[in-house]
Amino acid sequence: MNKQDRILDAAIDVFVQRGYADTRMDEVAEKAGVAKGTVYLHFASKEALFEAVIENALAPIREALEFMDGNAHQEPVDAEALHRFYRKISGFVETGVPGAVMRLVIAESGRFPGIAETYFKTIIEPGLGHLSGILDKGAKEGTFRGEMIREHPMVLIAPVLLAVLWKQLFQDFKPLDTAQFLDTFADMACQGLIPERKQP
Amino acid sequence: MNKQDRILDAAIDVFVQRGYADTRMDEVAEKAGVAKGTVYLHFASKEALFEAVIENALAPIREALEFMDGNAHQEPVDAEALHRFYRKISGFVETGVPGAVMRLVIAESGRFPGIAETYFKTIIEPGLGHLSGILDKGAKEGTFRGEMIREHPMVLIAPVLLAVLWKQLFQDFKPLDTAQFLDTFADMACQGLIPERKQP
Amino acid sequence: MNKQDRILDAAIDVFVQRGYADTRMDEVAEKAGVAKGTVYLHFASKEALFEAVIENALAPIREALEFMDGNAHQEPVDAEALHRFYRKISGFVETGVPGAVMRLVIAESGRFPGIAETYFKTIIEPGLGHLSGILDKGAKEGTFRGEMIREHPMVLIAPVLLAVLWKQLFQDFKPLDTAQFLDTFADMACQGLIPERKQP
Amino acid sequence: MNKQDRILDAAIDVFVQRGYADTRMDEVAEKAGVAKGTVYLHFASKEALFEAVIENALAPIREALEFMDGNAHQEPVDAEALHRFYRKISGFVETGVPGAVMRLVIAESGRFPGIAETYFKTIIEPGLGHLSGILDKGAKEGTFRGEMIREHPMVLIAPVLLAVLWKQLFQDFKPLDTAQFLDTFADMACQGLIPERKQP
DNA sequence: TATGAATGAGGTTTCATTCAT
DNA sequence: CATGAATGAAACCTCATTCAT
Repeated sequence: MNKQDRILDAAIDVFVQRGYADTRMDEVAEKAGVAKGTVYLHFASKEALFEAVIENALAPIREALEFMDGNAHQEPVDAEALHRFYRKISGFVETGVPGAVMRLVIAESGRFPGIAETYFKTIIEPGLGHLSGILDKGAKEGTFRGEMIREHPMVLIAPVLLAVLWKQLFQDFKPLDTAQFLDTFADMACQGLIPERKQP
Repeated sequence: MNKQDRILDAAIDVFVQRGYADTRMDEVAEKAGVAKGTVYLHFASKEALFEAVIENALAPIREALEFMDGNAHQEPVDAEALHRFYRKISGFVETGVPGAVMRLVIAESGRFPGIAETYFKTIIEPGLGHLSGILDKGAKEGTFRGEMIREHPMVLIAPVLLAVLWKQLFQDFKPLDTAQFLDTFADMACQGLIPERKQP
Repeated sequence: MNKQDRILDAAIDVFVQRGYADTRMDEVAEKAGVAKGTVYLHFASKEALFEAVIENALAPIREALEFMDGNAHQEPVDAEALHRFYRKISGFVETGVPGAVMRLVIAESGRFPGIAETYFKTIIEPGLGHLSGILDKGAKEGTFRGEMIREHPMVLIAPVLLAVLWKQLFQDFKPLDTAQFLDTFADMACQGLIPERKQP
Repeated sequence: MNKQDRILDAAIDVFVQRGYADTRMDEVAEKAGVAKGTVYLHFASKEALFEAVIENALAPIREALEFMDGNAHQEPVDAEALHRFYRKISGFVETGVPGAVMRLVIAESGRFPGIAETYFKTIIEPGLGHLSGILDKGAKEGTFRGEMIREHPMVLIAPVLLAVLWKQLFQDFKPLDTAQFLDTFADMACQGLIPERKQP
């Protein structure tokens, strides 16, 4: 593994653990096994390192997204598909990877407006596109009332966001089982909470 | 307005804008219109000031919650009630108050584990209790399939969380109309996304 | 007791305990039972207060000296008189009063050259005069070889100084019984350490 | 000379001149010819620097002691030996080195109880041991009534202490010739102040 | 390229002193 | 006279960044 990547890997750990301001370049260097000055041979400043770290940390999330996107069109859109969608996400959420990055993005977006934009362009926008595609497909096939939320596809992301942040903040006070939680959401989203539905 | 409150008001602004580490006590003092040393007459340290600020900032949210709790039992639980619930929240979210505080809590919970707990105990736990009460009432009256999400009442908070954070992070890239978004969520939650539902 | 004296009494305690630099005017005021501003009605500054405190603290030592001086001429000068002299001093040393003041003078004489002078003029010079008188009297009466140390009367103060500082610094590591120690010194000074003495 | 020693040398000067509290790290750094931050590369804090300074300053005194200890057993114990003992000390006292350190120890022992202990263990205890050895040797050889002060060997240090502090505090008001003074003390100690001694 | 000792700007905190009440 | 809230200068210490080796 080259030195640049060793530094990036060390840096993401420290930034996630301490936040931007509390991260010392010394600690990054030590964790990467290089001297302090070496970091500056690869990254112009702490700020530049941070931005590179974020860019780098979004890669696995983007890849997970692309992978899901690739598989999307091969299956019908129905309740079962929605459940499968969340089940895949659940596994990824459990790794803790997206949560740590997301918290970092939320925390530092005030100081680095750029990273909110990067996150949006890299993760959110493609993710919404993916969801829109699914919703349209379901609507066309008549298996899914996708038009209902066509303008707000992010409603389907909301429970994921909650799960991710819950694990970061409240897991110690009231544990949340991500898989079960997302399954519940999928049930509710598919069937609705009102028992007697007016027939259209 | 007394000096302590002037300092708290100045501090919340600066903390929200810059985060804990980048907030300089000088700036808080200046914004509050007092000398640097005066802040220390009221708060023992930057850390103590921050904790007081969080405590103080949660008050209006807690009050909003309590207000909603008071009205809750007078009305039937049905689709209309759920929509009204989100409409009230929407107005509050639009003020930007809960979003700023939430971002601060998320950002600094790594450095101050206590504030995640405070937030949980002050806002989340009572909020969940409130929701559970509504779900049970609806279930008993037969107007609401509350048992479906009884174990995960936070599904109903998920869209609020998303709206709050969206405004903080992505509003500039893709604006979100909180009221419409929550309305859409309520529709979906009530009626479900699957057109043909098996009758119970 | 008037307020000025209450402040002086509080101040000597705090100065002795903490030293000049570590003494806070707040603590002096609180210990004196007055408000912080009140101290400044009586003493122009911390420095002025300190000088007044030293002046004030030397009074009892000076009085003890004067008392001894008054009694001095009524008795013959011999070994017994020397032992009585140290016995009186011993009692005073045991009170801890002169030790605390002396340590303060030694400690702060770098910052306040004036207090070394005050101490010299108030305590040392009169003390030496007292001793010189005794030595002369003994020499005249032939009961004391006072001329031997006539030029250096402070040799007789040396053991007192040692005892005083020992109690301040080393009492915890190796206790010193002031009375016995001074008695030993007096024996040595009177009889000498060399067994076979040439007869004069 | 390495940087650590340059800082120590600068620091002892400033600490001696100003005392602990009034010493500014900036001044130490400037005097050592390094930047402020550099001091902290070698000493963790002002307190740590001070302790190192004391430790360092005690070294020459301890060495002087050890040197005297080495020579002690080669010569008989008599009046001449005692005079020689004080003459050696006199030369050392005149350098001003032990006086400055001793004043610092006395001044700051309230704030740093540890340094009184260090001083005791490093200087006083070995010094007393040295003196006890001499006294015992003299007693065994019959040339010295060492048993008289066997329990209080520090009487022989008392005039040294006085000379050291006199130079620090009162030299300007009444100069003291250390060599003559100690010589006088030795005379008195050897021969005694009482002309007619009862024969044992 | 790599190192790590050195730098110095800048932040938190303390506390003597003032002054309106 | 008395108060004590307010002031702001000044001190310790950190850490991003540089540069001689």
